[in-house]
Amino acid sequence: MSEAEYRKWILDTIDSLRSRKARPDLERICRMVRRRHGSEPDRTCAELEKLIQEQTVLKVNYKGSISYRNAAKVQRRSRKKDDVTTTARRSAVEEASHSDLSNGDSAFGPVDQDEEDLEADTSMAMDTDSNADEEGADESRDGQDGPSPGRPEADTSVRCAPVRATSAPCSPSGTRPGPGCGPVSGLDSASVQKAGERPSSLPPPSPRALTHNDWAYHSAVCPTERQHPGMQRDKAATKPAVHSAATSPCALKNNDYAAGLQEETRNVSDGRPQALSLPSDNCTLKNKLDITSFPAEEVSLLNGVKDDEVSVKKESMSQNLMQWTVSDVASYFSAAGFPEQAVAFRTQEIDGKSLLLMQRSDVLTGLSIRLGPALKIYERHVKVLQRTHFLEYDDV
DNA sequence: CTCTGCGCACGTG
DNA sequence: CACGTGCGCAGAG
Repeated sequence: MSEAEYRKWILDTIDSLRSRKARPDLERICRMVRRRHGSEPDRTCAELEKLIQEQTVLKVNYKGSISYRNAAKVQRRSRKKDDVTTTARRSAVEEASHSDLSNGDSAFGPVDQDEEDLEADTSMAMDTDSNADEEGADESRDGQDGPSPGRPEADTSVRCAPVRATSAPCSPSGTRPGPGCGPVSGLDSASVQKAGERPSSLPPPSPRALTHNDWAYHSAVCPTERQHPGMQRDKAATKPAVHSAATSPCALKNNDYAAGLQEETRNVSDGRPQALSLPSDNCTLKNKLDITSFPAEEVSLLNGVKDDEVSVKKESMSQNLMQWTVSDVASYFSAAGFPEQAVAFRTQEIDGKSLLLMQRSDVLTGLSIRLGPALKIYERHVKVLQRTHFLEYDDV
């Protein structure tokens, strides 16, 4: 079966578990996929990771355990009916597009699975809010960020991560204790998250615009990526800092929802800590993260589907375009559904200013990316971002 | 045994 | 209040 088919299996499985009122956790998903289709749990884990990266599937921490949600079906509680429409529409797209990370469910929480595992992963800083303490810890480790820090290709890591996570850990198959999968997921999520960055793509109106949502992210994010030299280190430090504020609140309240998302998001950032080190980055990222706050629809659309929505987001984003760092740009494209191409932007060190200067030919030939994605990126994103940015600023 | 269905309690808006 | 979630149980195979 193709990857698309496999995705469908996973989504169907999640839906099935949900309808049965059983928690769609890694173990159940792997088991059901194996039973129904005979595929290996490892493969399922791998594919699941990909789906999480794309946000077709949302990994959330609900009531203390990890659950997976079919993003296409997640809707904000608030408006049911309307959403439904949206949802429906989205579902159609679901596989392909994946999209939003609507946060709808209250369920989202921090997916921190076990701190241990996570930590082990190193790659990410999973713990989110729940563990304020951990944050401290994270930070420490953050510094090192051992795993992928050095690499230029954070993006890459995205893909890799899932894979690796998959391979190793997941072996939920009944016998194994769960550690493999469960914990793994933590890390996965992180990696995944990276991919997840998309949220960030949304609009970062202003760096710290979203307080609430942001906070969540921050907390999550901050630990890892954000950790700058100055901040963190100790919890003490942390608290005082922005995160601190954010953190606690977030953690406390939203554990569920936001947190989950956040984690992902933050994980994303984890990918490239270095970049983040800059303050601005942090801010920016956070903003992006804010996405969570955005309506699912938009986000989903974001993937490239609707220009309108996209443009909308862009507008907001454009404001900060000049402030975007290389990581921000890469995150944006990754979130927009072009993770591979995002790597190219990173490799070429395209930051917000560079992005504004890019011409069609630069995108089509200067990044060494395939023509198809390049055209879409230029027409739907680069051009729109530039236009929006200049319109706004010119006016002013 | 595993898989399924679902009552119910819980948390959220 | 409505609604999503998932535990824990009972029943089916």
